[in-house]
Amino acid sequence: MKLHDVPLLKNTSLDFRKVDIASFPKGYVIENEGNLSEYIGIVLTGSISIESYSLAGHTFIIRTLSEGMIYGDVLIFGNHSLNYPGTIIAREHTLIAKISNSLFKKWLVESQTLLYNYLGLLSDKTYELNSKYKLLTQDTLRDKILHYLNEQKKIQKSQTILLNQTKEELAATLFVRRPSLSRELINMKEEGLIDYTRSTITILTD
Amino acid sequence: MKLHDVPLLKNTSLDFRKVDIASFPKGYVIENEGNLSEYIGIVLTGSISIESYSLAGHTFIIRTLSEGMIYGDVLIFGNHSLNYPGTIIAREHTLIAKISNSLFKKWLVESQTLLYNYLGLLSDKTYELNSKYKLLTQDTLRDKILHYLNEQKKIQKSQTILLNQTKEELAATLFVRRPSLSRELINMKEEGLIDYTRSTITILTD
DNA sequence: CTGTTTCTGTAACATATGTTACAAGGAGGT
DNA sequence: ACCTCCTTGTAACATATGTTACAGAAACAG
Repeated sequence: MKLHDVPLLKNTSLDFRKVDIASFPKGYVIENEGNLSEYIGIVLTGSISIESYSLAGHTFIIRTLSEGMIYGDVLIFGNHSLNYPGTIIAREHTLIAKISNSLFKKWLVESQTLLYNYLGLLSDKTYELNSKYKLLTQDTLRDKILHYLNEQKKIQKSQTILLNQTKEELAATLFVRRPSLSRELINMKEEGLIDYTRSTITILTD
Repeated sequence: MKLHDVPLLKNTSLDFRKVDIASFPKGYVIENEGNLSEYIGIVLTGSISIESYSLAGHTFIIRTLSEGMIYGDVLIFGNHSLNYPGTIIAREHTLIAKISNSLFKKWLVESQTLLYNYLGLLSDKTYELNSKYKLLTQDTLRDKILHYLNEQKKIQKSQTILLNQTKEELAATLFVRRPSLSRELINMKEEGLIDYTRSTITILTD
């Protein structure tokens, strides 16, 4: 993906020559949790994940970013320290464009299009974060599964949901352990609420 | 609090005459969860809480807003529907200033100060949301307590943390039940990690 | 086609937290 | 000083989820 195809930068007429491009192999740690965030990172090719760890040491995935998506963008105007909330890791061979915070701030004043793109981005991100928050505040594992299914149903517009991830990863998405997830899926299947395969879950009720 | 003392509107020279002020008694539901968000609400006097419910029906408090704080501000630019993530309730007699989304968007273009205030606000809110997110992803109740204590330690710059809320409310903040919280606090006290009273918790280790 | 690896289901068991109920302790009003 | 209400501690019990381990199924590589 080229810089002017990135949603954030779309329809702007900015001078991209000052933008650095960095390349990372699979598994490479791009930024460590707690590092100072000094630039806005844009995924041009490949994908990255932002991971963190609970005090007890369990890994969980905060977000996964694919082509065109951004990190390091949310905190550049706040009163708080600009530290990464999680470790950023390349999931495959990945190209990252880096726009320094100061350059970006300059651009925001120059281009109203950029400003509106940016505000839209922040809104969407907050929405997403809120949604995860809702997921986490569900009391039971079943409620979490139902919450997830409802969301995916809206997004995929289908009663049959493509998982696009292993059960292990789904369990991580829901912040539970895989055997617990398996058990509950079996229960729900037996109760006739859902049916599922390796790669899909079908909602049988309305 | 007057409108031009509100952090978001500070140092701007906007015409506040078009802004509606609404008054609500204690316990009044200002907006219901899922309602369309069509204005930015500013708390001028009193306080409100934004509450939601898990699928299992448990209430939890998303945020509490006091004088000068804002709701309905985050989603006005995104691609997503502008629905309230929770029910907004007056905790006491409360005055709310309402700025319609369209007026606010107009103002944002007119006043760069407002824009910067707004961006700062969004950043801070995201930071806060991230922090709650971290809390929720802690595995055990003890980890949640420790996470909370660490945060408060930073904010209050003291090993002795003023709770400013009942244990019942603290339990809700940590998304656990009060007796479970009591039990764990007792355990931690017995292990010499903390000491506590009705209104404070003191961290005894570093 | 075969061997190897990864994923998934399954089960027995451990344990953290929720649930419910009650009593004692404080705070505030009269 | 007394009463009442709200808050907190405490305990017995229920239960959901985590933990660990293993085996069969599917995916993959040569």
